[in-house]
Amino acid sequence: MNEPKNDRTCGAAATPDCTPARKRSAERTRTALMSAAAFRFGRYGYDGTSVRDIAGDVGVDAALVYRYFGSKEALFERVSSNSKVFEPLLDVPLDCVADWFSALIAGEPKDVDFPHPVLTVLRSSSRDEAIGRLREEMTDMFTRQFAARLEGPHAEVRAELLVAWVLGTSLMRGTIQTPALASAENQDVFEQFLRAGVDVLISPEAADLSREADRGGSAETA
Amino acid sequence: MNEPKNDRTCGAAATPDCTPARKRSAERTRTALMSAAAFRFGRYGYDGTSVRDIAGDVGVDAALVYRYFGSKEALFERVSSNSKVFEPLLDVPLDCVADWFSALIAGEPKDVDFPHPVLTVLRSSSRDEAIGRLREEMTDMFTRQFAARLEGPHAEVRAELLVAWVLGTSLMRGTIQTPALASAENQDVFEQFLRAGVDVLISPEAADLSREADRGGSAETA
Amino acid sequence: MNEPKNDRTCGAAATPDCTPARKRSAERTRTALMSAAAFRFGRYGYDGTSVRDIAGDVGVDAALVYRYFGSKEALFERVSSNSKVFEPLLDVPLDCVADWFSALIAGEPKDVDFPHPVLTVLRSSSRDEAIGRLREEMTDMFTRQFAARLEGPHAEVRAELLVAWVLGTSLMRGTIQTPALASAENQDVFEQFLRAGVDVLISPEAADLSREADRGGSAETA
Amino acid sequence: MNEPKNDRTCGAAATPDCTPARKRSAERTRTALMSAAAFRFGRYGYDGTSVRDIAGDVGVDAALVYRYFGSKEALFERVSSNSKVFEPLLDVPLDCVADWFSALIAGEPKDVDFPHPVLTVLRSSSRDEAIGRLREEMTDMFTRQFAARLEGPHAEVRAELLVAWVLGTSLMRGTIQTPALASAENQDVFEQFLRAGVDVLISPEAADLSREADRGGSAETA
DNA sequence: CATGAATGAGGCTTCATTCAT
DNA sequence: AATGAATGAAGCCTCATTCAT
Repeated sequence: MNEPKNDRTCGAAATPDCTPARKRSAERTRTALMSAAAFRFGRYGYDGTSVRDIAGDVGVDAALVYRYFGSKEALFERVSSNSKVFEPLLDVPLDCVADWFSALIAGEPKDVDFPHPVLTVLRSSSRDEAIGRLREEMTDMFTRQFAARLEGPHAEVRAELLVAWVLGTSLMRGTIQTPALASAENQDVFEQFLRAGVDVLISPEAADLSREADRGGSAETA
Repeated sequence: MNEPKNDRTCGAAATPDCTPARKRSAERTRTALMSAAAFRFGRYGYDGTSVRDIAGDVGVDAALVYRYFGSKEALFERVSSNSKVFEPLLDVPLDCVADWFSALIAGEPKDVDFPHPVLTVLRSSSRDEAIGRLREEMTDMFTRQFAARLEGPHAEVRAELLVAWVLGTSLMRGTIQTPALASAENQDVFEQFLRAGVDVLISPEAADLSREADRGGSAETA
Repeated sequence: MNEPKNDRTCGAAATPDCTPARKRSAERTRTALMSAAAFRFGRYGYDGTSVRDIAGDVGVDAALVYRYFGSKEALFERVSSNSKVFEPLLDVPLDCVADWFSALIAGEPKDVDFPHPVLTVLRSSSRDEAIGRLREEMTDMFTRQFAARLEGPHAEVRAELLVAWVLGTSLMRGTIQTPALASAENQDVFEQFLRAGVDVLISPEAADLSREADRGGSAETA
Repeated sequence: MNEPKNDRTCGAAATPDCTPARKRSAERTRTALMSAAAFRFGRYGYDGTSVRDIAGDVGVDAALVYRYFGSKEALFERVSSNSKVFEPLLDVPLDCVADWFSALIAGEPKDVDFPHPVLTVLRSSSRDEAIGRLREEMTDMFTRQFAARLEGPHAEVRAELLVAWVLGTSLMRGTIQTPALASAENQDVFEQFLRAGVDVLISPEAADLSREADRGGSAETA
């Protein structure tokens, strides 16, 4: 009589009976709201998303957003600040970083389904604090922690350039969807270039670039 | 009399000076509205900008926006599509491209004064068509025209990656403002890296990267 | 089963003390809700008080208000009509009435703790019926019953003026808190004036006032 | 210049043609909104009045309230603070004060049409500052300025009691409308009593009351 | 050419209230 | 007996937009 469970068992083998069972309906609603919010904020930005939109996606009344999160703003902060997307990077060995980033972006055209927290923030320019939080987060993660692991000079600049590289590629591929990058066919090529670029910035010799690279000089060691 | 923004009528030769000065106020107003709109849309996004804001910047009534442009949406399209920012690139010799991009970004923290068309679109993501227009524009400019000038294989991917690189850097520097890139001190270093990266993607040998770049191999062609 | 109609409140012999203390929590909750409601309605008015506020004060769920009283409106009527504040007056000998009123008001700055029923109604003026009920109550209590005990002409006018006097003083003292009346220092003086005024209206000679009181004549009959 | 008073051409002969003619429609709307607001705030309190109600009374859209006053709160302050009702009192000779007050209240059952600012504040308990402003106003007007004109001791208490008396009577008559006071028949009697009461408090001998009033005597000046 | 008045839709938020447990 | 989830209506306010001058 009371099995409200099999709502959208989207995948397969939805935990036959070992499910935490009684998942209070509230929890489901809360999670669903956050999902919908993450999607809409990421896709349409803070201002372009109405609370009613979010609630509508979940199929509940907009008032629940206030019951569970207090305000639209609070909900936004909830879904836009727990990025942690880059945290695992700290445990990735340096020579696997290229792969890691590559993998991160490779699965990207899911952007449409679930946009980057970074993109969410970029698209929500009315939230000034959000961009501040993002800066803090990235600074701590890359400019500080990750750069500390890089050998050679200018580690901080290199670390940030690396993120810039990844971020830009991600945008072009997932959001703007320029044809060459968005196309699945070029997946291999694209990954190789990405990896190469990342490696250049990570390897200690990269610093040499800055020495030899004078006007117009391209980067070949010759 | 009070010029709100440093309008910077950069095009020169506007109003050959013999014009009765105060006369073509209609045209002046129109232009001023577009300037203000470009700034606000870029800085605060479409949803974060009200027609009254724009009119207020210029010091006229909001109704004028409708007289001149028909609607907020029309005004937005007007100022967000005639970017042409990248057009000059077509005339830049290949071996100066790195410099050109470098210069483009280097002056970047003007972002605050006049934001990237790309950022404008990102920040106005509730306008679905805008992103489409941007894609068309970039595709035409880079994936087609610029890529055609590149030798070697995978020209299109390389062209787009190049833009991604520049775009990402620009965002990190101007919008997110991570410390290493935003700091003026690192200006030189940053430019050298940027140039190096661009050159790698432009030079025909770059394509080789895709061949050699297997696991962990860094990118030095040597 | 549960007729929430049986009031049976302020009398004695409620719960002969042998009750298992924590037991009749239902009844306790009911009473607590009414207390909280009386306070909040009086202090913040009907519109300024939310059902959740009341329930929150008692520490129970807002739904209980509906279980016990049916609606916010019903609860309001419940607590705003059984005032009975003036009932004891009927048993007060005429020559003690001044004292009685004086005492009633003197302890007044308790207004903050528990506001006048009159104030409750004034502050809930969106409830039209409430003011009607108050009028009925006052009419019955003063214009009819109390006036009947007054000798001399114009008893009804005098009775109502007496209440007006007390009511006004109470408001100035407790609610508006003008300095001279609200200050504890003037307590004695204030009480004497109040008593004097009340006596004048009660004493049968008061009626003469209407005869003598033409221009400028002051009121001392003595 | 042109008094924008003749709104509510309730009577007849609405200024045939000598009207200031082109009275900018805005001014009319503004004034009408203030009138409607004064009425509704006074009758139903701040919380019991919706902006739409007010606009509806005037027959315009609610947005105009914001155009002209900025917010509901601002509108409330506008209509609730310009009392000045008591200001003329300062120029009234002492021996006419009774008449003045009498006249003030006598025309009272217009309360329904246009309630006292004092009542407005009393009925809007959610506006804490409003009651503060009222206290300031009354303190200044009565406790300070008016009391200064009274001879004899305890001038401040007497001044405030006088206002209390008037206020209470006004409430009973206009708002609660108890039968004896509200009835037009008793108008004369009521006025005489009122005048008498006022005179008692004004006349210097009034202070003597406190000496003689030993009925139930506490605290006689001894 | 330009303005200010006016509107209606929609956004965020609160609240009384009901349903299911 | 009591709770928490959920709802729909309404409130304040902003905004794009039109109308009349």
